[in-house]
Amino acid sequence: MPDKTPRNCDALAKVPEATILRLPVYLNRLKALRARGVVQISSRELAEPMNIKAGQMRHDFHYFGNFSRPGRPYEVEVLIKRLSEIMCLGNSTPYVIAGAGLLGQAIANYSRFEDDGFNLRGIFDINPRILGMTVHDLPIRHMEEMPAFLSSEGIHIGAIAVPPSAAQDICDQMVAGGVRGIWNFALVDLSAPEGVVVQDEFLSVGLMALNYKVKAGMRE
Amino acid sequence: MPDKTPRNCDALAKVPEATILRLPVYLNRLKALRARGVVQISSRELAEPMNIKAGQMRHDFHYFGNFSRPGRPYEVEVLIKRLSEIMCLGNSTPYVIAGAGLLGQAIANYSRFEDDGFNLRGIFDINPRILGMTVHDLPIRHMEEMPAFLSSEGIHIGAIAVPPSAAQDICDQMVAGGVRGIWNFALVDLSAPEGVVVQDEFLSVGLMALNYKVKAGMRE
DNA sequence: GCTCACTTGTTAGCGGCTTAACAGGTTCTA
DNA sequence: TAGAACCTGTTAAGCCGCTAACAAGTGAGC
Repeated sequence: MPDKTPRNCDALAKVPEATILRLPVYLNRLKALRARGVVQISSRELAEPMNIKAGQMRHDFHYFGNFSRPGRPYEVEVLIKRLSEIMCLGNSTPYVIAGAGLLGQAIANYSRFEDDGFNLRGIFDINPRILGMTVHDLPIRHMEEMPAFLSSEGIHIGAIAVPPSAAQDICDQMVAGGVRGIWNFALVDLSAPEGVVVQDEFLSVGLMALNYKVKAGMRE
Repeated sequence: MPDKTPRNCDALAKVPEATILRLPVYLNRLKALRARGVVQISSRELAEPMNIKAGQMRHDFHYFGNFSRPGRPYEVEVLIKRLSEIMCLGNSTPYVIAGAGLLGQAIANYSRFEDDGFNLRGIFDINPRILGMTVHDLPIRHMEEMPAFLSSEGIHIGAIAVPPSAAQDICDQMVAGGVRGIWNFALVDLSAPEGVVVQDEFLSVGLMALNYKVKAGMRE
């Protein structure tokens, strides 16, 4: 049995989607705790305020291994480092935004992404009135420049914050520019070639689900 | 056996969370199809472009019943009506936004929510420079006015788009004002009393998960 | 040095979601 | 009218993820 614990973001075929979505949540909370000066923490103290069972978190960690030694509590700094490794956040990851409307600008100025290792390199639009204006220290460029920009800068991640009608076209252009992962805020189902990951961020889904739960809860 | 099919947003104890999150997705696509003039559609044509198995969608519908008659394809209009009923989107649902920064304004101006039956009633902030300015035809009010506003208008849903450090306080104020559902964009784990639903919308989770999948895919 | 209270790592069992298959109904064509 | 090609509603099987329990390790107090 050579080495059963996958260390980094290598392979690890069988890590459940649900776990992958929890890792960033752990990381966020750990950073908040570090900012408060917390050095050590038990799995229960870490997990339960997030409404996650301590055992489940330990189980999640167990897919990767090397988080602590048995018997000892976790060290906040070690966990942050380990999770960052696992999620490949070590080296700054460049990305761009298509669409410089309110949503695009909100994303661009959400500084938290930079603390997490992402680096906004460009923002694109087609509205001639705002071209050249500055968002987050970057000029708004014309969408036509995007594919060449992407390939010359070697960027693999792009956010789509344009109206639904334009989204598929932007998606195609991003793929042509070499993008491998698309963060999609437009309310359409994009079709992308095999190997390109599309992460939908449909805000209205969250709002409707919330509404459903509230209304359902009020009937009980 | 009295009536095994739950009709509206009544009770329906056993509808899985995963199903609840898919219903809005179906609804969005159906509205897009209606806009294109589609009247009838089969489960396969409806589901597969969303990367959802047709059988699963029929199974989701089956929790509620009365979507079509066996043998016949679905009628787009009927499905929209039925899903809207189930999700209690019939009567316009009022809500407010706390935080009039870029993100708050982006949410306020995202007109899609109104098509889905939500009605923005107020937006609040503490920054004196922007108080009184108009966002989406509404004046930015001071946060102090919020609790009274909520209860006098009978509002049960509030979005939090303020910095993490202020979020818990805003959450408490919303609860005091009678809010039953909180749409939380601030990257902290809010604690709310039993009966209040908190729907987290942590954007960085999506970005990190996307990055993970891209990096993991590039190693294979 | 010993015990106790605490911790994490690990594995097995259970429950719930997804999947697939089938039964029953409709429509169209010949 | 009979048959074929669809379609949805429904049920059962399979699988994946969650839960819980346990083993093993640590450190404090005495």
